[in-house]
Amino acid sequence: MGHHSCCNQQKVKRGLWSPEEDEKLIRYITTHGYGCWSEVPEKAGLQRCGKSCRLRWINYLRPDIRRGRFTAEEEKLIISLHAIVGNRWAHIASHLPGRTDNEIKNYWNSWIKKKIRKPAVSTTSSSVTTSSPPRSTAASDAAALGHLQTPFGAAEHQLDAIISQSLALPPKLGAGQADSPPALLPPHCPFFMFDTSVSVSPPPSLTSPAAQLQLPFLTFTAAAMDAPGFQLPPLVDGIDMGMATMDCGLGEERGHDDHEGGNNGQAAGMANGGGCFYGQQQKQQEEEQLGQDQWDDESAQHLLMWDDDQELTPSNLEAMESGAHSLLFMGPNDHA
DNA sequence: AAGACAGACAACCGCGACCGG
DNA sequence: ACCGGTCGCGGTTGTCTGTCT
Repeated sequence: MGHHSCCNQQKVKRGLWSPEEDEKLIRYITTHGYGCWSEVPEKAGLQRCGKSCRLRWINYLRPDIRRGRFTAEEEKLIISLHAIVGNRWAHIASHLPGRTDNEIKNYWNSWIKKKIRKPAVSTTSSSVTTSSPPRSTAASDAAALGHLQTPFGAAEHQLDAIISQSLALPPKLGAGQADSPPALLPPHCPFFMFDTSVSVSPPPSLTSPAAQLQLPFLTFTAAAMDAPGFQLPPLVDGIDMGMATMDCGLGEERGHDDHEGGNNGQAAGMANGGGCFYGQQQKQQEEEQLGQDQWDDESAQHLLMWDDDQELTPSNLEAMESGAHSLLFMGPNDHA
């Protein structure tokens, strides 16, 4: 039931592949190729459906498969790519030679679970912890994380450029280092990942029960950003988190990190999971049009940002939350 | 030593896209 | 334009294995 037409025949074996089956498939593919997968099982003498053969070949038997643990570079790349394209594993896999979408998907899912299993916030900030949404299953958490990922289909064609440039950014993207911009990012190119294991205390203005009730996540993140000494925890071991804003789409870049409190993350915020990319000039134009307080405008629905001069208040957050499709992230930013 | 548990990995399932008739 | 077959993708489940109690 529910099988594909190619799998409807009787005697179709399922489950794990035996070494003999593997050998048959390898022998057939290497001598004949796999023009039509639906014909492969019969011609190869396998009692499998073509789909199963294809999967087995692509995910396991292919000669160029690269097995073993993911390297730190691969991890960084996966994280960056996932933040850009979301759960498009095949697309991500296409940028990691020898890795399969299935492998990356499995890796990501287990990695997500690992991260989520960490307590959301330390016991020292129980008010924030209790304000977080209930965490029940890894699946729902992954879905919640997915919600934070910005749909980025429009920029997909720019992926290669983004990767090659962003991952090659220098460790710090200071204000004076505007010579390696990810200039191909579109005008609206928010990017953000976070780790809820950060341990911070929220500012008093955000710890009221009402604010927590209404803005659990934003309250938390904003509080995290505001905390003295705040530093995004690494999403990948050994890789510092960082943030950056920069012009994109207009060819002019202003990059900065070093949020107050010593966020000394690497500028490739997109490489290590903390960051925001936003077209600065367009942002200014929008602010002129909208006014500083109107964050729920349609044009801001996919923005995730912190702001140079916008004070973080519950009302701001409320407006942001109501208008955000992806995620908004904002707070006073006092870099130069 | 044995059972419970969690993580890693393999495989399946359903759906949508594509293509040729 | 429609339809059926095929393929590719992403989500989900199943299984194995290592670790902990």
